[in-house]
Amino acid sequence: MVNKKPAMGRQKIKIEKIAKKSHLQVTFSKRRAGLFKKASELSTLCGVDIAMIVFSPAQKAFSFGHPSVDSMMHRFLTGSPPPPPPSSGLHQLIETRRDANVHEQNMQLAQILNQLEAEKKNGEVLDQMRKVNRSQCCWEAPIEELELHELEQLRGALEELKKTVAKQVNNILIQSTSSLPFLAVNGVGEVGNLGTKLEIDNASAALHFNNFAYAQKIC
Amino acid sequence: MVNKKPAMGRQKIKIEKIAKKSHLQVTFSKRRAGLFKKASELSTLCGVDIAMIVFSPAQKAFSFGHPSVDSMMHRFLTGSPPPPPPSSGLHQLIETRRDANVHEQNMQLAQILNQLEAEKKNGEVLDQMRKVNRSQCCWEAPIEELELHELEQLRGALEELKKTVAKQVNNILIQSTSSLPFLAVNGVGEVGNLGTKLEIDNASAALHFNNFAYAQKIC
DNA sequence: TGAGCTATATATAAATA
DNA sequence: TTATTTATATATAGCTC
Repeated sequence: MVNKKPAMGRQKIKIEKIAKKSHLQVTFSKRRAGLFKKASELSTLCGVDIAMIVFSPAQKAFSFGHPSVDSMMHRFLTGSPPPPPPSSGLHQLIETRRDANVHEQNMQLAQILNQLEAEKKNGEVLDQMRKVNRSQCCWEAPIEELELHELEQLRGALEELKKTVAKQVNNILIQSTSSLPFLAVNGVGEVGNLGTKLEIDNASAALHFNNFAYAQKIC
Repeated sequence: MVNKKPAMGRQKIKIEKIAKKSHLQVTFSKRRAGLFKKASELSTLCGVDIAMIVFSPAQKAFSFGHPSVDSMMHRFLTGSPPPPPPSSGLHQLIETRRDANVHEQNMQLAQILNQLEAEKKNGEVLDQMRKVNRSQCCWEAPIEELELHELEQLRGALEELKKTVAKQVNNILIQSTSSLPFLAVNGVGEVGNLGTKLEIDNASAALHFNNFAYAQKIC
């Protein structure tokens, strides 16, 4: 109930790096939340897929993803069974290992390997990875000598792989998310334990989501 | 100067899928632009890296990326010369070819090759690509047989490559962009011509930015 | 498709708890 | 750090061109 109100209300600011660190941190948190909310809304309103990664000033990674949401979200909330056999990708194994301790890693590894089993059955991802790899072997050669044809081939293979992975990640994400279609995962930072920053309570969802986050980060 | 103003001004809407298709398209365009702007601001204000992909209702992909911008933006605006020899990546060649016609392709190819010359000199990207490629050869082997060590190695190589490419793209983007540090590129959709959707007037910037866009798409 | 316009809905900068 | 509260800066829904 203090009566001094020197400069209340939103002030205009210049879009340039914020100098004061504490201030920057606050702004980052608020705007990141706002950005994720906007993304969520766009995704919902237009029924489109969105994926994004934001690295905090402390180098932690926050990711948001929203595949063809509504139908799947509804299906999940109503408890309907997922039509296609869900399988996850490979990337999260690689990425997830970064911050996890050894035990966690083993747990994750076991989990991933199980998922790989299912994947191998359908074979889609592995096949595509091999295809990509074959194409990428071109990179060993001097770039100047690459045939346009080879480049086209490489691009196609990568694009195909990307689509498949994204699709699968999406499936799983939707199946695992309980409330808001966005969440934060930490992954890339030098410190931090996997899971401590999760804003969802389903570890599996985090793991899978991390997969997609990783998919973007490696490039 | 018509005098009928039945329902001017912003109306409140429910966050749910928009039924009317034309309406949805408009909302998508506006909100996508807004989202990118917000991302750009967050990136600038907090000096953080952001990457995001948005698929349009027609399945076109719009991507936004922003590595450590501020310092470079400032450097660009103040006209200071870029410290490291700017060079572009390789990906845009691959991606760019998609929609361009043959002539455009040749132009781009020539341009890229010139850039590759500079790159070869510094060698950074090529070396890293080769490193990644070496690691990725692991993919040929059954995933189950991969050593954790190898996975770690692969991840590291990819991450390193990503950073380098992103950095270089930033350099060039910043140097080429005149106003807003964001723009839209079309890339993944089945149709569309490269360039028709660019929201900047500098073809070079578009090309380079496309590089980063591609970097996100291939995963 | 975009590109404005207007009037409102929202996001948020600062101060504060 | 996280949550409120204000007062304002922005984003945008619905229209028109």
